[in-house]
Amino acid sequence: MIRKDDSGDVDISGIPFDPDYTFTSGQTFRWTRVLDGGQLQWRGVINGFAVRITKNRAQCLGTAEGRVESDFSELIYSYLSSKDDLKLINESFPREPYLQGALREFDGLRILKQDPWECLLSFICSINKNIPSIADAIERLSVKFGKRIETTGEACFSFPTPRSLAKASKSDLVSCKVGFRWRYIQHAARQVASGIVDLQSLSRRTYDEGRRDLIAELSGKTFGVGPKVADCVLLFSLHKLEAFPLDVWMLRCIREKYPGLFEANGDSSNRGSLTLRRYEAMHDAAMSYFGPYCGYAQQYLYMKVRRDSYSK
DNA sequence: TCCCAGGTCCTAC
DNA sequence: GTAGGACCTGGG
Repeated sequence: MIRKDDSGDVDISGIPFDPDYTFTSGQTFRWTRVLDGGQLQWRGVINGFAVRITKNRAQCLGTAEGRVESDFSELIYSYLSSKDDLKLINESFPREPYLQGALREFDGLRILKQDPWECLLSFICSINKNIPSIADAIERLSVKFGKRIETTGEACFSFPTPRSLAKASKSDLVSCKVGFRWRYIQHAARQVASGIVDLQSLSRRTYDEGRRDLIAELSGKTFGVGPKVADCVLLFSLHKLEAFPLDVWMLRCIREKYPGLFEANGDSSNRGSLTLRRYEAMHDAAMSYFGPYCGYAQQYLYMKVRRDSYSK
């Protein structure tokens, strides 16, 4: 049930949702925490809508060209994956202390349904970068190539379209601090803008088909989408909850907390990345252990291992 | 100065 | 098939 009043305010109190955990969990990079009149808010841009979110409400501040405000409430409910039953998902996981602790500690963390193009570009930018640097690069790309959204507060920008980035030069892209990733960005933008890659169609396929196609369709002479980036796109935008992105933090987590999953796949090295073969084997082991919602388990564990590391 | 970051690609074997 | 190194850049 969606409730919306005349001011563009949408009541989201019916969704178990913690914006602090959700927006700092490394699945999205465009949300900023703002203190306004003593009230804590998150501000971001969703599919061309400038949005302000508190724990119980979402408000539309403005829209980019071509958007209709009446779409807003549907958009919010979809973006927050309101149909995901967190209780049911949590009950499907193994009853072991580390994961159960993470589920309790980060209660209200949801996996979002982001725009697939934005998600793909964001995770191409994430390659060998830390989260503040990723957010900085994405903001620069949006300011330079996105559309300005007029709001009552400070101006913000929509995420750049594939077409706008397909036309961008190396120097324009590099000026946004994306470094060597400029080639990957340009290539992905051209593939999507030309229609060679249809990201939406991937959502109709199974997880395995989607991942294979995503990697295969984007690969050319130069690409930049390996198994980890593909898993992030499938999980954080196409909502394939069987995805289990394995990054340096998750490898660290599995080595320390789930050594059985690791040893089973014969990787005793301490390398940051995996070969495709090992990645697949590790993913299969994680899926059989955590089950069909392993993407949620991954996200809670990711938060947990990072927080534990920083608090040492 | 060195190491690391939500990895991937290329080369040599 | 796989290990090892390179890669922009900023922060600790």
